[in-house]
This record gives sequence, structure tokens and C-alpha cells, in this order.
Amino acid sequence: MLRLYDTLRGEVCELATRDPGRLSMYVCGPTVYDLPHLGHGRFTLVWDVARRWFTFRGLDVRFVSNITDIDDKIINRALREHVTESEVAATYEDQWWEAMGRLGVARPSDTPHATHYVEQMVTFIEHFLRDDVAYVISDGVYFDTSRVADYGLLAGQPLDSLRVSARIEASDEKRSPLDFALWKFAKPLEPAWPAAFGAGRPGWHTECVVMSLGLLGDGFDLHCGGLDLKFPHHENERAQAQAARHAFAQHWGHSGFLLVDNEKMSKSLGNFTSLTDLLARTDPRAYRLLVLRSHYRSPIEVSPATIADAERALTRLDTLARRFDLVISTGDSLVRAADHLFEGRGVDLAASVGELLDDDLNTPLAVATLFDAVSGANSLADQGEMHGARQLAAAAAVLFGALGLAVDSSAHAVDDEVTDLVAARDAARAAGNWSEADHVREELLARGWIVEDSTEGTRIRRA
RNA sequence: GGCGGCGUGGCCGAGCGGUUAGGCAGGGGCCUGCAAAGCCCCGUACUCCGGUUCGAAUCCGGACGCCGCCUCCA
Repeated sequence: MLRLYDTLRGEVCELATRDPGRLSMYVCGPTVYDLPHLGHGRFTLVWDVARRWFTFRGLDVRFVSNITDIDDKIINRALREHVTESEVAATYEDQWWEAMGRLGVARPSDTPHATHYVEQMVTFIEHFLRDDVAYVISDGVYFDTSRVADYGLLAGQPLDSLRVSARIEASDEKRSPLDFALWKFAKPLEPAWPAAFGAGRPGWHTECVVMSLGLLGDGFDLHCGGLDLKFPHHENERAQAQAARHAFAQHWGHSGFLLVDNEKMSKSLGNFTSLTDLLARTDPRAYRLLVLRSHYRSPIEVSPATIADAERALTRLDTLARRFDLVISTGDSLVRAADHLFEGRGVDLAASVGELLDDDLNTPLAVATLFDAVSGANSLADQGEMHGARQLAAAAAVLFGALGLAVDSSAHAVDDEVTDLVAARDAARAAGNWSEADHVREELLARGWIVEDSTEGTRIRRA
């Protein structure tokens, strides 16, 4: 049984599915107005891991994640750079997918774009106006939060305390400071869609509720995002669904924040802050491993030091892959348990790791268990028990692969010259000509290869 | 002010009443022609002060420190 923390209930509980064997999952995607940053990396990795694990366990997961391609920030950037809004959106959407690809985040099943759903949003808003759940003021159409009895449920705060603490604009025409824009009337030169209540563009909260319900239907299973979306974004989505009398997400998942080492990691200080930048200078698997080593609801420290730490840990997995000729690639391909055969010690490993991951995605303990298995496999192999060692190593690779972490011994192409040098060194060693062997080793090192001798043959790896 | 979270060995980061987390870094050893890799062993941590308990990093109370949300930020 899959269990996952539900923000609404405030506890870990069964992740029930509306349709047997099928999971419908919605993750709030990016507003494409700038390069993706490290925080985007964390939440996409977390929910990618979740999706992969659910799939591994045999669920048919429909994973919907939107692209918000119309928004104030996009408009501002377009104005500033004298280009169109759609050009800004297209540019940064490309950057988004580029980064996701490098991170190994599998493509969603559906990637709805807000601008393609405006008509449905307009209809949605018309219903609200008709039911007097929404009202029109000078700059747009607003949702009347007082019309939803349990508003504040996700936030975990009573409506009163929210109302008292919310900042109130002096000239605000809103009935309550908590009321939010469903629709913003277009100012001159701004992009606009027609609507009976006035041309304009949709508000962010309306986009996600319309697209998630539109694609996944009423009462879909799981709605996810970063913790900062809990309130007000998710609260507002929920409020609209309630007001529209649609059953909404049955389970809410929120991933924790990123600690940015206080002020250290900022653009102004020249440290990487964009995901694009990080991925350009490190092994993309390092960020995934870093994310996997902490719990998805805990805050994590992402810094050059912790990334470098993860990169070094990765070499341990790559060494295992070389030793046992393991090849588990990932990318868009999702691994299913049914497609792999676990044997002997591998069966036990898969069972314990599975139990951990089924319980609110305990990736840190699962990873610790897998690293134990790595030691175990090496240890067995050192003792000559290659059969058991292989079972363990192969299972570990499959399970890492299930989490989207590629363990691949064929990561580097070797050219003929290098192959010849390795052969020459082997010959020199066989002849006891150590100085010649060492000389060739130096030559290989100069070309970026480290030589490792073993009873199972000579191997080389990238320095 | 309201709500919530956190303080663990050199670093990252699990644990959530009693047993080795794990990784990285460091030290010692084995293996190796020498290396590399691997294996074995080691540091013996839990912000502080009380309390509950046979027993607490884990539960309760308090103090101090840090952080998040309450603003269309993942």
C-alpha cells in the first residue's frame, strides 16, 4: 500500500486512487519568464521521483504539469526587452525543457498551456459571477473568499487570523484582502482575450484549477507542488473548485524548501542560482542524489559543497557499475518492477527498499539501504562470491534507476588509441616491465583516464 | 502579531523510547609490483535547563538560536 503525507489531513495516509491501478497526478508547473532556478529543480525532482516510484510499483500514472505562459511577469519582461509575450514564454519554456531533460525529469503525460484554456476559464468565471461568488471591480474580476465556508483549510489557519494579518491596500476595492483575481482587465497594449465581463487575461489560480479538472476530471487523486504554493495558490484553487461544486484533489503533496546557505547563493555574489547554470557545471545526477538523500518534505541545503559531496558519492555507484557491467539508463523511460527480475539477495533488497519508499517516499533511508547493498556487493565479490554479488548489484542498479538515477557503466566512449594503450600496459605488466607499465599509465592519465587493475580485468575510468 | 517547522559527530543528512543510519571528508589496516578501486576498523554526535521513564537525540515543560508562510515566489 502506498502511503503519502497529505497536507490537508496533516498526516501520512494511504494514497487511494479514484480508478483502480491508475493514478491521476497534477503538479503546478513554472511560469516561463526566466531561467529555471534551483528551487524548480528540487520540486520537479521530488515529484518526478514520486511519479517514477508509483510507476515502478505498477500504477498507470497520468502526470499533468502545466506551463503558465501568460502572466504579469511575462508581460513585464516582454515590455522591457521589446519582444512579444509569446516570444518570452517560448524562450523560457525551451530553457525549462532543456533543464528538465538534463535533470532526467521525465516528460509529463500532458503539459497544458494556460493560453490554450482561456475559453474554459472564462466560462468558469462566468459561473462564479452568476452565482455571486465573484464580483467585478475596476481592474478585474475577483473571487469572494467569504463564500467558501472552509477557506483556510489548507493554510491550516482559521479565516479570521488570515484576515487580520493580511496586508490591506489603502485604495483596495476588494471586499476582503484575501479575495484574489480571477481575471485581470487588459491595460493598453497588453495581451487580451475576449470575455463578456471585459477583455483581459486569467489569474494564476484559475489556470491551474481549470486545467487540472479539465484534464484529470473531478476528484482526481493527487495535487502537488512546492510548499510555498500551499497558500495562497492551492488554497485558492481549492476554493474555486468548491464554489464550482467540483470534487477537487483527494490528496495534497508539498515538497520542502531549498536553503540557499543564507545569502551566499545569489546571482549578485556570482554563485550558481539558476538550474541551467548548475547543470552546465556539474553532473546532473548529483542534484538528484542530493534530493534523494533528504526527505522530500525537509528543507535541503544546496550549495557547491553539498553538490560536490553528492558528485563524489556518485563515483561509488559508477565504480559499481563498471565492476558489474551494469547499465540502467533513465531519461524519459520509466522503470517498472514487472520488467525486472530480482533474484536471491536482490529480492530482499527490493523488498526493504520498496517498503521504505511506499511509506511516504522515505528516499533517504532507501538510499542508505542501497549504499549498504553497494558495499555488500563489493564485499561479496571480494570474497569471490560473484553470483550473490551480481544479484545485489543488479538489484541496486534497478532500484536506483527506478528513482531516476542512472547507473551506467558505458557512460564514456573509449577510442582505439586508448584501448591500445591499455593493452600495451597489460603486456608490459605481464612481462614484469614495471617502468614501461607505469609510463603507459602516465600517458593514459595525461589523456584523462585512470587505470584500475583487478582480478576481473583492467578497467579505466575518467579522471 | 497569527500559524508552522527546525537546532544531530569536520560537513551534508536519517532516526522519532532501548539496537551501526548512509554519504563525503579524515585516521589505521588488508589487498596491489607500485597505484587506483574495493574491503575491514576508528572518531563515539544529538542547542541548553528541568521533568516523565528501568531507560530519551527521540515524550512533556521552559530557555536560547534559526527559518518559513500569512504579499500571484517551487
